[in-house]
Amino acid sequence: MSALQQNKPKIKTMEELSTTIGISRPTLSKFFQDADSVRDTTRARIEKALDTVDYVPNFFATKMNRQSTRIIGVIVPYLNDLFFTSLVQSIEESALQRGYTIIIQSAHGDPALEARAFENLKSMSADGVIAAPIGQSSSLSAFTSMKEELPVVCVDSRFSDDFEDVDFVGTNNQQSISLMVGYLHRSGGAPVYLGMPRINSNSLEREQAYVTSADELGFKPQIIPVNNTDPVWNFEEFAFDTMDEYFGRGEFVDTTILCANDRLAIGVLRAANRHHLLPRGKGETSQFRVAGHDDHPLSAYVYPALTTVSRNTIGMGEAAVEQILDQIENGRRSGKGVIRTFDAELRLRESA
Amino acid sequence: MSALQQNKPKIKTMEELSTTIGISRPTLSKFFQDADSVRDTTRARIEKALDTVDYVPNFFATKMNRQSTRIIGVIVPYLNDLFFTSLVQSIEESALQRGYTIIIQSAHGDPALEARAFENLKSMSADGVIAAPIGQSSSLSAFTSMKEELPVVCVDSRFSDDFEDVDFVGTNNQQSISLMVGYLHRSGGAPVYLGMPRINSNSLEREQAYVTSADELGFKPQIIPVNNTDPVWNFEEFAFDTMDEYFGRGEFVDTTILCANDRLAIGVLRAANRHHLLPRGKGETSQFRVAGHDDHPLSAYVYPALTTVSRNTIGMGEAAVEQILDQIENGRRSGKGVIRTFDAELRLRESA
DNA sequence: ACTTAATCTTTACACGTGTAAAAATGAGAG
DNA sequence: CTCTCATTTTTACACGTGTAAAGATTAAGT
Repeated sequence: MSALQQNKPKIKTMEELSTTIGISRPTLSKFFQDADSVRDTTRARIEKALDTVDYVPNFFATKMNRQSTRIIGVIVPYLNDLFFTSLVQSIEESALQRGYTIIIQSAHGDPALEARAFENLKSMSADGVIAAPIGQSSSLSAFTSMKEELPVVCVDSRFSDDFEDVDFVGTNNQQSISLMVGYLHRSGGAPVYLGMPRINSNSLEREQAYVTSADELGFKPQIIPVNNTDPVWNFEEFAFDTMDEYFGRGEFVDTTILCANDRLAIGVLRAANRHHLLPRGKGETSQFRVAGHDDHPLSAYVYPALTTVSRNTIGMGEAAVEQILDQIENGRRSGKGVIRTFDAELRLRESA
Repeated sequence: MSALQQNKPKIKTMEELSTTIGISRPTLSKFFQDADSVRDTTRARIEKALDTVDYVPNFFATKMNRQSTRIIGVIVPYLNDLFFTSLVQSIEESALQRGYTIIIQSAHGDPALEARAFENLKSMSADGVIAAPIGQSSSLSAFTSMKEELPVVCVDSRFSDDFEDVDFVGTNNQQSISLMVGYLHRSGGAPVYLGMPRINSNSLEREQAYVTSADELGFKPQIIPVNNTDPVWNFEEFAFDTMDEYFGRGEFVDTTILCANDRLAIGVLRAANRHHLLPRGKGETSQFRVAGHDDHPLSAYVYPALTTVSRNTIGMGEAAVEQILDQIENGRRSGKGVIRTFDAELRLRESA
């Protein structure tokens, strides 16, 4: 179609564009930063001229000599997780709307790469950074050095208790877990708890929330012991391996298992299916139940469909952008960081 | 721990660093580009000095006045898909190894944003671009303009038949589909085919491969008609809705369904579970089977575990980097683009 | 047409690093 | 110790755009 008409002359610099279309370079510079900052007639002239020509301002040159780069760095521990990708997507949409560009950096679960990502964003003089830290093994010194230079908001997981001055956006784990524990307790029996490998603050918070909820409801909390204490990101496999072993020994086969996240729950369901713990035939029933946390995009599609609580991923992304922009535009406040947590909602499906 | 010792003086420019540590700026410049390009004693001096100081070269300034930015742009249609995230991960690892930085751009399924991503990468004068195009609705003119300026490799899906000169790295759909069709045919019955909403070249290729395979094996190909012809990325929901309706009418309830990808298959399994098409009780059997394509990370965890073919995602990522580096370092060849396709392997599980 | 304020053009310097050329220094071989 | 070659320092300009200041032009109101 319009692929034919691609003979537009390529223009490399704004200087060249200036002489070509007869508009001074400073005016062009203003135009590209904010089209509305020039007179209507001028804007029209430039826009008309741009149609006949192939030019984009050099990204690096525009960011170089400038107080604000309008770049927000986003650091995630892992990209192979749909929670983080939808978080990134929400962040990107919000940022784009406010005229900011995001630079995605994945740590690939490696503290050294995470530290490198911090350095990268410093060297880009990003206006701010939204970081979902790896967790306990994160590189503290690199983070400290970054947060001293750049506005930072932590999202999903807190960096460390040492950083009370850093803004945080995340889930109200106390609320979400107690919501689920309450439901499970009154609907069929007190749950035991399967935690995730100790990788970040959610890990600990949810476990504590489970214990607290159990105390409040008056049952004895029971946490399933796990072998692996190393940080692990392959949750499904971890949960499957762990529970496959227990189920094989006949343990936890008629209990309700609350998992720290849906990916664990999916692994548990797999093990449960393998050991025929779930009702199959028409009349069969079972005491065995599983519940998750997060409302993973596939949790409605597994069998049995996973009962879980939904996290407000979109809201968290938006809030993270709001907080970082507040710091960028209104200056960083010292003292305690702002903490914004989002409540979760029950998603009752089949598994519990 | 080492968070205590964070009082390193911040140094902003290489000039400043030069006077501080007593090494000339051009030598520092050489050092930061390639530490081995300076004399051993000098390198040792610099490295020792860098330990006592907080300095990173300005990203933009280093890229500005340079023939090669050592940046590779990566464009994906969507980030909320584990296939693309593992592809990106593989690409990033390969690129990092070769000393390149990747910039991830997601089109969020929107042709306008994809076009914007092309422009962005042009304006960064990336050394090359690895692009997984959205598909039919991609912005042809923006792509054309980009590929005239930058080396480009398409991955996963071809941009359009009009671009024979563009390198391509992808799956050998003919091989993968015929492998699966052959297995299904001899193990239980000829499959019908559920395609994905017409979004990219894989969509069409796999359907054609299915028809070809059917012809070779001597059975009549049957493609399940779908309502939706719009591009859709929520495959599970699409497949569930489609098949839920058919199953409700008693259609396709005892057949083998081959899906164009695992995410569709997961949606089909969900619908099948809802309509009790799968054997549940000990003795039950069923004619109904489902097979997928891609070996999605969760396909081993759904119930029944999905029989599928695995794509060599890591290999594809590596190959894409190899091809783009070949173009970057050895110059772009005119004429026909290199085409590298990867064979798939059967993953026999429970669903077929 | 005249005044005034807004906008544009001209000119110039700035950003932080790459890079080339000539001069100075260092290390190693005889 | 001297010669030689490799490396470093010095000096200078380049990259493409941001931005400030002064003068020129334009648009709007009378």
